[in-house]
Amino acid sequence: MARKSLAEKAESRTRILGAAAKLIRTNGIEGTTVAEVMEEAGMTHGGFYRHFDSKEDLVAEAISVAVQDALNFFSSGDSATHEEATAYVSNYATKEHARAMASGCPIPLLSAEVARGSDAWRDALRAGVTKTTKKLTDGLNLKDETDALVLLSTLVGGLLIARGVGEGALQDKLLSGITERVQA
Amino acid sequence: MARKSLAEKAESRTRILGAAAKLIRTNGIEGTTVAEVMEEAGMTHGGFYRHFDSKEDLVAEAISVAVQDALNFFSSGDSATHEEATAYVSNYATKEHARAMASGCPIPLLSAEVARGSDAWRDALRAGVTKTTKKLTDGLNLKDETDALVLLSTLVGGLLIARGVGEGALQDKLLSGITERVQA
DNA sequence: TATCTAAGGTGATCAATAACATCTAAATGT
DNA sequence: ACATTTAGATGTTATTGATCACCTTAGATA
Repeated sequence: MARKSLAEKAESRTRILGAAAKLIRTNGIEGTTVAEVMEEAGMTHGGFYRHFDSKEDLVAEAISVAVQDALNFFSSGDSATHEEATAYVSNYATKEHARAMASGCPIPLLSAEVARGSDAWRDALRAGVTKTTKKLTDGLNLKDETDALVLLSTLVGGLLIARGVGEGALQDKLLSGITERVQA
Repeated sequence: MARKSLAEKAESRTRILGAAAKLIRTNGIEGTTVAEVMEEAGMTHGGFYRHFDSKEDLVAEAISVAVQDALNFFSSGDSATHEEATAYVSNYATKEHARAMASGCPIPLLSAEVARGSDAWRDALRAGVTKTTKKLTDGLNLKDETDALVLLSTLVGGLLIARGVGEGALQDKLLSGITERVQA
């Protein structure tokens, strides 16, 4: 229909990115269509290409949005408080997080598809991993970033497997085991 | 063409499953088409439905094949030797494994899609996780299966993130960190 | 053993859905 | 005011999982 003002266009773009960041985590990247994203953003799919050159470009930016969304758990800046970091760890391997795909950590949800995707996707994910590692190293007073990478690997792998095996006794044992034995 | 014997049909089915187990790990479940699987198996895609009711059924069995493939690293039976288990762990978080998608461990490759898939998919994956956990608990003399689940989570998460961030300094630090600090 | 039935595999096709291109009308800025 | 720009609607093409008629023959039956 009609043309929108510049401010409205920026809002549209933000809505598209928010919808994409939510949908790719819920249904996967390949499982998300441009039409779905646009409908979730309140538009028809034809207008999409006024905002992004391709689905691949959208996904690259949406990964960054999802990553930033996860990092908003921490106060802004490069470091993190001890409380934030311990809360991040103890909230990670939980049933609530396992169920919350739309707003969950993008690393376990997207890494496999990102590995097969474009360089831009991996760049966006790498930025998130690097920032999270810094937050954990700082907030938990770890001896180096490698310790933070190993810790993050345990959390990510635990959540991934928990979702993959589905709800039940094994998932319960896994999630409680991670939470209980990882907290340094 | 002509009708095949029962033995030939069984071979065809095995070829289809082998092709599917390879392709879903390489390109993901959604990224794999029935036609591709059949071509890889040396047939046309029309004949697929003489063997399986649907792609979903194929994938459920292909996950089991991939899982069994990974478990063939261990000697048959329920337990594992110490050598097998330590070799499994020290070979897991390596660049070679990170690159070998077609024959790699299905857990980091498929869990995210399986989590969104059918119960049968999760059943197949859960069986693999359970068996691997038993092998590790036994072979490494861990104090309980929870320890094995946490170890497996670290390996799986590390490999997943390594692939997601792509080759480079961060991947190197991550893979070497996992290998070096995980070996109990 | 002769016959009939049922089944494996092919290739064409279907309906649904994907990504992407084009078109139209309205808002912008000189 | 008016030419330009462009958001969003409409159309087009390609691909997907699945079904089809058909040809051939393996395997059960009498």
